[in-house]
Amino acid sequence: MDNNLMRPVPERKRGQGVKFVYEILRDDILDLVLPPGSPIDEIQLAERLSMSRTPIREALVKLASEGLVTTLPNRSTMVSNIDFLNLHTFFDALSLMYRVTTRLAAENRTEEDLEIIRNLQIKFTKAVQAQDALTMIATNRDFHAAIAEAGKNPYYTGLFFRLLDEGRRILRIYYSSFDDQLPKRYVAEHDDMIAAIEAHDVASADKLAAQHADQIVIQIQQFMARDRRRPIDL
Amino acid sequence: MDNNLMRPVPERKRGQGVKFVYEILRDDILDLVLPPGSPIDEIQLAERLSMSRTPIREALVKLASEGLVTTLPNRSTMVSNIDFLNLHTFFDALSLMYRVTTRLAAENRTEEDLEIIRNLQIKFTKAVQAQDALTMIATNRDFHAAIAEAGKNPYYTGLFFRLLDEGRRILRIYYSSFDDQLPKRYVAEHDDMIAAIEAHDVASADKLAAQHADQIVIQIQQFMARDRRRPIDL
DNA sequence: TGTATTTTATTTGTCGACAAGAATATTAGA
DNA sequence: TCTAATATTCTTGTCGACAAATAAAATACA
Repeated sequence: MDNNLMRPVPERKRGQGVKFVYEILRDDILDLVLPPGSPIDEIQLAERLSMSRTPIREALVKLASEGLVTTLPNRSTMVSNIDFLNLHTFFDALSLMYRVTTRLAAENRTEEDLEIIRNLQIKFTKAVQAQDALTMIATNRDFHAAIAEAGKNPYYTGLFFRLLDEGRRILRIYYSSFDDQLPKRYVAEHDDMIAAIEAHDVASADKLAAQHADQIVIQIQQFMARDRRRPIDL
Repeated sequence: MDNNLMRPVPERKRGQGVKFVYEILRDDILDLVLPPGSPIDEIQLAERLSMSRTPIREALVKLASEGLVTTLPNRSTMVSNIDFLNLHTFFDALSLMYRVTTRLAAENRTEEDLEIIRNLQIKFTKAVQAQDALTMIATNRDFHAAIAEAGKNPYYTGLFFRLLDEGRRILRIYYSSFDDQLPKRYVAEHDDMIAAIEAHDVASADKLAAQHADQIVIQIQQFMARDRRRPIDL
């Protein structure tokens, strides 16, 4: 019940309060420091961050409209649960967004976009070599986010980022250790995707993204099958 | 500058304040009672609705995270502009969501879903017969929203509803009167879509939705070409 | 007259306080 | 001892107030 956010409270300028709380809560939710179902006590938070409840409430409204937090009227707000019963809708949307964003990247990428994507692939490769699973997860996310940005459709990036964040929570719950050969395969697939994007090869980008998405979905499902702690919900 | 919301202020129960302001503002924004770029004065709103600024600010945070409102830090918040320069990203996303939601509806629809969809098609048909353009726009939106609901993927419905709302604003700006033959064609296309959804014919549903979306995009573009008041932005 | 600088006014972001609701504890009655 | 009614505590939703930040107005200067 004591989900402390034990962080030093840095100096804050006026007008940064909401953003500040928002980012702290968001990070803690996505990193499962605040696991699904945790109650969020406004007063406690206010005291810990030494600010009033007003900016905290506004941050909570923002988080609620992104689905990360659920507020019951006149009752406490809590970290949103993951709907394991309907995970297939998540996988479906995730796969589609992988494809669409990668297609668009192949159409619209600039040299600067490519540069960013390549750098993130280097970071990802290093994380794989170091067998650092947490960094792998984070960098893989950033890699695909960068591809989506190169596609330059804010409606797609908006949904895709939300899905990637949700995926981060799910992976945090389920991953124990990666199979040794899988991450290396991801590196190769990423390289292929970069090549297709660079060549403006839309069809190939689409196909590679679809395969890559399938691979990731299968992997998450394997994690879930391996770890049967959570029977149905929550 | 005086975008008054002249409405009677009904009795409100505690805990309904934010919702109340949110819905008023949302409706006024989508109906262009508050046109893009309008400044939103918190104090003025607070007086008019006879409540304090706190619930109003929370409603604005919610609207901001849905993209309907833009808040410049330490400066007034205003109704978001429509990005006419990048409308193609809107059309692209809209078409995709038309297809995806209609496909899923063909897969997952229940009898109850079909019932709702058919009733909305009846409403739409009546609006076409009555040549009531505003009701046509609204009912067409509800029709496709109902199809999306039948698909039962909250990630898709979330994005799709946002796109439909944005389309409502654009149509309100540009439509003058519909061509006589076009709405009738829409009625026929809707009927075909219902048949495909009823028959669980995913491929057909997808194809019909794609055609329908193209048709609608072309129509909006024709409205825009016809009405060249707005040269570049805003 | 036009520009730079100071002063004033307005508006935002945050605060502490308070009352309505809900949750919990307490008492009363069987 | 167990259930029902009541009282108490706690939390949320809303309020009015205040200070920082910005915009507008007024003044000084060239």
